[in-house]
Amino acid sequence: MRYWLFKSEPDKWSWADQLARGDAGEEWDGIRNYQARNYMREMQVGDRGFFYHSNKDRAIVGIVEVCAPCHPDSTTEDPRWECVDLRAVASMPRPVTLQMCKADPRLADMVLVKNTRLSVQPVTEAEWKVICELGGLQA
DNA sequence: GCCAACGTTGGC
DNA sequence: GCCAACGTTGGC
Repeated sequence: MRYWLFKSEPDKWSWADQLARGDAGEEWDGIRNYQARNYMREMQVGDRGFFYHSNKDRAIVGIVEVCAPCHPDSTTEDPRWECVDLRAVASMPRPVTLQMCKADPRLADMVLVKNTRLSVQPVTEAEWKVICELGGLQA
């Protein structure tokens, strides 16, 4: 199993919105970046990811699971763009802020810290465990 | 609201 | 295939 991180502007699609979908999940549509799309192509059903609020919040607020493999993005006719479906798994007991990630030397190489503009990104197992610990969750 | 970083587009 | 111009993302 691999680990990922998904960014969303809370004004457009928030953790509350994701939670409201429950186990049905939701298409992670609207990605128009090749690197991000390529990562979604690598994903498998059952992979886990962090749900990150950009802009105002700047924090990891929940955990999601890939519940459908990569398929065409229904919000565009352009065949280049594809996406997976995600369902909410758990909320972070304590949100893990970007500031906390930057402050922890174990997370110095995180894509979240190093490449601020990539909206879908891989997370290493070590990073996953550190963030779960910071967020008050069992990894 | 500003701006840095990055990705994309298009002229040559 | 290079690179300038432009657009977008996202932190601050």
